[in-house]
Amino acid sequence: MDVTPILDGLNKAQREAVTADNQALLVLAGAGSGKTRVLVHRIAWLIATENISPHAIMAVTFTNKASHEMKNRVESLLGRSASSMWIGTFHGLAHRLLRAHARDAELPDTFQILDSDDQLRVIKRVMREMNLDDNEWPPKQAQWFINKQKDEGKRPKDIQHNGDLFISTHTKVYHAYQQACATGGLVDFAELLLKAFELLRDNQHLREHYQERFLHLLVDEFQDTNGIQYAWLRLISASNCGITIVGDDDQSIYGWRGAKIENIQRFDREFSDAKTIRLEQNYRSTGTILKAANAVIANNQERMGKNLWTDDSEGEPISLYAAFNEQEEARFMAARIADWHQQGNAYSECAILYRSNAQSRVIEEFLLQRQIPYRIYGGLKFFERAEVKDTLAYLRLMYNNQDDAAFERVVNTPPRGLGQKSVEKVREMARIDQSTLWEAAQKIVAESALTPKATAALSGFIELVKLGYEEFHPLPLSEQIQLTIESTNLMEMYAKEKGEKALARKENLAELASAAREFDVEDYPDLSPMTAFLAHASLEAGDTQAEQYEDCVQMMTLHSAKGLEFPLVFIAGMEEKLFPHMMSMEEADKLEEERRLAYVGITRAMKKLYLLYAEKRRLWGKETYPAVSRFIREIPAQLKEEVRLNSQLSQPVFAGESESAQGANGFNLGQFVEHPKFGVGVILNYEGEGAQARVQVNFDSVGAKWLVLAYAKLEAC
DNA sequence: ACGTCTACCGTTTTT
DNA sequence: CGGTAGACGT
Repeated sequence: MDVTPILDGLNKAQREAVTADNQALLVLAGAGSGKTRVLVHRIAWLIATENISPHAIMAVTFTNKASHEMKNRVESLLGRSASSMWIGTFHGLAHRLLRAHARDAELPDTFQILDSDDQLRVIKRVMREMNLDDNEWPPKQAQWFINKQKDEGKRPKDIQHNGDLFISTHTKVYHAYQQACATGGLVDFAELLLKAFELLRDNQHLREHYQERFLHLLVDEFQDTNGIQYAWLRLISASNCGITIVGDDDQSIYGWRGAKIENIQRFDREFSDAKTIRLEQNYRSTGTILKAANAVIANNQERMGKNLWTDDSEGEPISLYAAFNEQEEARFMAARIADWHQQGNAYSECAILYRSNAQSRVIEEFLLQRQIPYRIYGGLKFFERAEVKDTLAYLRLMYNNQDDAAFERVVNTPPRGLGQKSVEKVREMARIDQSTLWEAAQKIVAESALTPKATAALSGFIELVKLGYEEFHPLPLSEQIQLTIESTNLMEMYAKEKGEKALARKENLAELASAAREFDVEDYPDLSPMTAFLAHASLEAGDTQAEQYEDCVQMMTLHSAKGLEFPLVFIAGMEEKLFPHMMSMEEADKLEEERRLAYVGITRAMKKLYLLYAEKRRLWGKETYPAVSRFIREIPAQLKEEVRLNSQLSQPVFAGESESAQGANGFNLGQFVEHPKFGVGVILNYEGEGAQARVQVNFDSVGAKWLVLAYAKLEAC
């Protein structure tokens, strides 16, 4: 076969990575260096020249988006279907494994997937049954604890509490929660991974089967793998397996969620002939932007080391804008975007990035005012919306009566006269009999154990679900859904709500039926259409609803910007305590993760980057005088320019960075100083000269103060 | 069973 | 300051 198209257009390092014949290959791929390209081309190379069967290849990603993209690109490069390859997310592949071997994994064939929201509900219920006060023991915390344990491969029996009440209590919750999941046939996200790991660990036959099958394992975004994912990969990749991992330690921004960058070093250690290839040529950004990114990330200690470069021109300097406050910050961005659009550029080519979602509000206001269309990423995904989940809960219950989570959700939705105390009776009965809620409900109806009205309502509910299944299940998916929406009166209930929300809800319900119509069962071989659809709904929660067709400005957090690129990028709120965030400033490793986030943000920009900060910001109703983010100060002065024209209130932040431009009084704006009485603060402003010289300092202890330099004993620190 | 009030809380979120 | 979850009152 002619391999030209596979190697064409690749640079030296990329080509080396694609054709490497090492058993273990580590590709350290900088931002915009073509890592997906390498992965896709390597798969094609293995098939076309090494005669590896597609059947023997597994490629793992973190997001559905990435796995779809990989699959499509492999198919178009090879010119044939990639369906015999296992390409998917960690969760998707784990799910596939568990479905194929449900019995071995000790799961019912009908098991359903809990998303985080469902999981929290189950945990709440379990904790209530344990009589744990939810002020003292927040369910969120228990959820976090359970998932953390699972991410580390731990079951309740593996947890040492050493008398620690926090750990021992949460371990009990974990245990009870597992029991609840087992009776309901429910599996949460972390459980998918852990169960899939245990399945292979404890079943030699299966393990060997898959180890023999997969001759090549490729993993994307390896810096984001957690403990259990790493362990799972190790299990599958036996000695004969080639393993390629691609990642960037500088873009690891999910440590707070269990991702372990150390896994990269660990890989290097544990896979003996591992070869490391660095992709450092960047095809995205200007020289200036890359230099800034390199300079910022160079301040991190824990790095494998990498320096991005480009053939591209230097481009424009990075613009800094010191806004008076967050409104003015938003106003400035809106004005710049309007200019940009007027020059014939698309709105969709520019992005506004921020550290936390709360910042989006003000920005939205000003875009709205200027009538600039925008789209905010984040928020509820399609399959996470209440009306959609209600419908799905009915379907889940129809197909799996054991599903207690679904039962709880819809037993009184829409309201049918089953109040808190009636439902509590059902729960109690289930507890006593060690049965599911569904079984308990039937028993209660048979015994007429509730008031006549409530008994009738409960019986009506049971009939509704039973009948729904009997009548609908032979029909096509979308009809089943349509009929469910109608027969349960969900549509009616939401139609009664008022306002724009109700309209959106009705649209979403209609959309759900059409999503089912377009649903491709092929992606889930061997599953019944409904089971496949329900799994799909949990595993791929879908896009955040917005008109993607319209040309609009993209607004999102820095986290969700990873992997994307835009010609024009604004990063708002470049302020200490906001970015780096207050909660991540104390510990060195957290601060380094913030810095990586800054690195991710900067490297999103292709042509032009604006960094903004406000001198005054209202935060939770309180006025604050933040200091300029250290990440701005870490960018060399020659790469940036201050765009504020009127600098009566403030001087350029980097005025003092070269000796000649030292602030008149020996202090620079943004500099930290110490005062004998007020402690540490940051210089906000200064005015006057000689004996009249005054500086405005924002002290951590007492806030902003003007001080006469001649009297105040300020020390630089 | 529904609507109103209040107390609380307030990074980031691939699945 | 603003959103929301749960309590409380009708």
